[in-house]
Amino acid sequence: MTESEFLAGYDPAAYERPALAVDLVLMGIRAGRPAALLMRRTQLPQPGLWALPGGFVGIDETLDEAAERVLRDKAGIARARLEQLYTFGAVDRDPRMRIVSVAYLALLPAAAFAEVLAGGGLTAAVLGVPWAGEAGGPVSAVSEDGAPLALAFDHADILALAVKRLRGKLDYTDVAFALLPEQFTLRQLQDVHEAVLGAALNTSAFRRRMRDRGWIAPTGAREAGTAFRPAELFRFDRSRQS
Amino acid sequence: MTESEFLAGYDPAAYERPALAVDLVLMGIRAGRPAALLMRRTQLPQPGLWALPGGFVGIDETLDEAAERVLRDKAGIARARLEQLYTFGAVDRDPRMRIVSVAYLALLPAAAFAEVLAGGGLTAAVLGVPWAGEAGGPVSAVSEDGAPLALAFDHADILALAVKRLRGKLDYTDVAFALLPEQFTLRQLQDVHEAVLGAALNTSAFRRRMRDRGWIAPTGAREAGTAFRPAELFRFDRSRQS
DNA sequence: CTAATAGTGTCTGTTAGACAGTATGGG
DNA sequence: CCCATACTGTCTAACAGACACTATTAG
Repeated sequence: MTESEFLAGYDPAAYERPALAVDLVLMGIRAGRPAALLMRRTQLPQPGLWALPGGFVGIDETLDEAAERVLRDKAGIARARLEQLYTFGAVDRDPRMRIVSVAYLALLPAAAFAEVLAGGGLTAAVLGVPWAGEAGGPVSAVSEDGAPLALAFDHADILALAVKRLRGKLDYTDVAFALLPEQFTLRQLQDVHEAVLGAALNTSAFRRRMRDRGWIAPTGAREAGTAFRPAELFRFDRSRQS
Repeated sequence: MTESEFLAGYDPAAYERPALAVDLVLMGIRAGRPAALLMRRTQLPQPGLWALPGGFVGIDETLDEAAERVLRDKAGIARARLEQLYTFGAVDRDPRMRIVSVAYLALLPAAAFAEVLAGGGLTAAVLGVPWAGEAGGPVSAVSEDGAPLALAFDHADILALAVKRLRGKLDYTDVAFALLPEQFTLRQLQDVHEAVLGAALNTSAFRRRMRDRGWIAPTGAREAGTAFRPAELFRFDRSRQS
């Protein structure tokens, strides 16, 4: 029996299979707090609740490709930093049928986040995450005008994990730079760190640490249009990162 | 249209679905190096190559339950520390059909690892992971008598990620204790850290750090049967961890 | 000049590495 | 007594927090 004969005789439909989907946490910083983009469900099940943009995984599509497709089709974004978060597989997480979902985290700079928001379709949810010792407790989602947003399915768990992962990776990976424009000031970088951590940082220690690490390079340019001393602009120097 | 009417009309077979499996990295420390338990494939495809124990996810089973079932049925272990690693979804990762696999990491103390090994069925693969700046490069699997083990499918990637994840979590979570017996000496704890990191650690700094952290409690007992000064035995104090 | 924020210098406390030195079991 | 390993004390370098200080822009 050759390998191709074996494959011809293999029955791929022998067992009932769970459906497989991806769900995306499109994350950015809004007004000093972490925020995610949600869709309001219009159809059953759970109409009126707020859900992460997602979609089923095609049979000829990798998981990463499915996530990129959702990013393109539901948010209109051509490219973003995408990272697999975790796979959620509770049996009753979706009342329609058994759906296992691979959650992805997408990080958007403020301008890209605002652009998606302006396109309609998606709504910004400001995420409240009690400190809870860096572990990140249950998440609360609130619209920008302060109204609480009730989350569909197990999407509150997914959002909580996204914030937790972001916090954990903030200090030893380049995630913060994915939330910033190409050029940024050290103050903006610190603001991103403070928003994600939900805590204030020591300015001089932060600056010292960031400069010593060697991940950022001065551009030589400075901020424009400030009413006070303009800050130096830096860019992320990918070549020197780990 | 009520929610139950909607569900009745939903067609769960509208699209072709990938199959969903779990694969387990059963990890322990053997002779000062990280090791995993592998099965030799006897059937097509890829007969003779070495694979992680795995199985398909049942339609009424969570991912964690599927992993526990594989642990029980293929390794004969009732319980172990199990943690989801990552989900692998390349389109051609298995030549039989499209299979997406959720990889799990199981941590076994030396005694449990040896017991599974004695039961036959599974073989120990000593993992060689070049340092590569903590990121963990490609992994090499070698049997305990030194013969290289060729890995099936994308299982080399899964093993590499397992070692990388273990390294990353070693210092700020309790993973090291899952690889040790109930009672252990500080030397044994340091040996586990050194095996996982593949690097020597400073003894006095290590002991100071472990004791200051407060995660371990002295049992009052000491090692027996040594030809020299017996070391103090500790246990992991879960109540004081984070 | 003032207001406001950018950015630096320096003191101090905490923690890690190095390494010599002491403690304690068996023989 | 010796050997081997467990364990401790202490010096030093690296680094983080605190905070006062200087720099630079607009008006």
